[in-house]
Amino acid sequence: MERTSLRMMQRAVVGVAPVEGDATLSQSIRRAVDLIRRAAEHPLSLTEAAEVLGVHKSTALRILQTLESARFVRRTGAGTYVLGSGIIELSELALGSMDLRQFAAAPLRTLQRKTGHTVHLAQLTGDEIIYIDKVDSPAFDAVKLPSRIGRAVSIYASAVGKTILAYLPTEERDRLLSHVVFERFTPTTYADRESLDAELLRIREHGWAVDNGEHDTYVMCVAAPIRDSRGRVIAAASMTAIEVIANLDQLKESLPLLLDTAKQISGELGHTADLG
Amino acid sequence: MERTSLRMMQRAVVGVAPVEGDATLSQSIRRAVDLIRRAAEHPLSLTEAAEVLGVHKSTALRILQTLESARFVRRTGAGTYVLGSGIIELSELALGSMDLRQFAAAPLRTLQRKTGHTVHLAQLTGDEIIYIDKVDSPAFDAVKLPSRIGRAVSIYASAVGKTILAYLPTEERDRLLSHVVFERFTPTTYADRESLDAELLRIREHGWAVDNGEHDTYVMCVAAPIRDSRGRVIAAASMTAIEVIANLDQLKESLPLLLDTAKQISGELGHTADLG
DNA sequence: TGACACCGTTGCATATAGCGCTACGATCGT
DNA sequence: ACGATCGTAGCGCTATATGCAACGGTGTCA
Repeated sequence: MERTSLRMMQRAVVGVAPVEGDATLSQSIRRAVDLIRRAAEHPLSLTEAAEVLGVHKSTALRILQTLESARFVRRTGAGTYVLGSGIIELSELALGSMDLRQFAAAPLRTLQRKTGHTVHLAQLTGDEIIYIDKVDSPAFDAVKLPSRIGRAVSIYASAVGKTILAYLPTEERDRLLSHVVFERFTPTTYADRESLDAELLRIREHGWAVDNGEHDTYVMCVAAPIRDSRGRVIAAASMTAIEVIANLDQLKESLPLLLDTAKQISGELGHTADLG
Repeated sequence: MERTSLRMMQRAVVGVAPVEGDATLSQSIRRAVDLIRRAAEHPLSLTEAAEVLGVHKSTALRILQTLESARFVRRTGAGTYVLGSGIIELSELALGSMDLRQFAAAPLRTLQRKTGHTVHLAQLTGDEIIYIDKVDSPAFDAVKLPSRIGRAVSIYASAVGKTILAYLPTEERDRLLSHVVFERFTPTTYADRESLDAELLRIREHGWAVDNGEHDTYVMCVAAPIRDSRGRVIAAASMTAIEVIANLDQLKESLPLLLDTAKQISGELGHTADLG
């Protein structure tokens, strides 16, 4: 009993929400995941790790040692733990095996160079839209976009999300959106199913999508669909601008290049462009 | 007892070496790591996962569910498990926060474009040399180099490894090499401490290193050191050629560009090049 | 220089968390 | 329609992960 009470007490004190607390999940693995996440953010001392988890130091030590043996974390000279190369290696392995990413890499970089905008590639992966590549604009390294490879992006409040959604088979779209709880991030967000459906219709008519600051007021995007060999839209490429750099009209000037790029990538994937 | 015997039996049958079997390490975390690794290689069914670990299906299920809740793995429509975006996200977080990588990105890409060779950036991280960036040559996408971002590279049988080793403080170099068991990968490998020391001396004299097929017969490299603001060599940049594409002499023609690039990156890191 | 405080590490006894088992439901292929 | 295979849920047992106490090392302040 003392273990439980100590654990609960300390967890309450720390007040951090770790991985969701389903009872059927494995405790030690959840703790390990928590520590990996923390270590990815900033170097973690053993004592700190124990406090974060609300466990005894020896417990945290064993977890960290296990993770270290897998190279998921690494001990620095100062004795703190940081993310290890094992994670990075796995990630590269996964990204490298994505055909889409390989085919798209060169065209996306060309697009970036020609337009100067930050370019993204996003893919429907399971129930999420994930950025799988990103080419930064060298123009504004100071202003950091919140996007990151591997991160999920809003399915209804982003140009890439809406693009993929627009071309999805109806039942698949319904299934995805049934999970969704709509949230009005900004005044321009399509925050209910009806207005979103109308927007998706517009996207299908045009063949491209716009994000007019629908998730973050100052972030504008245009996106175009990418099709596989069977003609199905499986991904989307986008150009992003932060308001101060380029407004939406400027982005639209580069739209033909974006559409060309998307078509080119689709071609690499074996899509014969007959259907338009 | 039945549990143990079942486990040992099946593990023996599978014959795969998982994370080292130190008794003080956490069993379930080790199992989780194993499953992550497997899932990264190819989609994993539940039954397969259980077989791989040598545990009951329900056990494997609980582990996979926990990993899924952390988005370390993801369920595909077919019910199999593959690597999830959580891993990729973590990796990007770690790589993105490396100053060296950010400063080096543009110069390395310029170098690649000018020379056409595949370019690598490697860093001493803990006791390992890790690739932290790579710019592929568009010339040979068929011939795949074994290198990957995040993967450790031989410390004594690679151009980047030898370069970093050459400029390390003596006691640090001794410490690193004391762990090493030399192995003669190819006829050109420096497979003992004496010949390696002589090679390191040559590297310091020239200011750059060569890998003349010392790990893989057909892989040639040249590398140059990168220094931080205190003048210490913390990383190395290299150009790689596969024999059929460019031989070592061709690589050396581009050497001035490589040295320039390395110097430029060092400059970005705050190194004042007075000392040469 | 001593004494205190803090950190990481080890060994051990304990009970909890993770395990295998059984049984059920679903899906598939014959 | 049937068997076979797969994934899932619940349950009781114990192996496993845990907290604890004690130790050694390293600073830090008086």
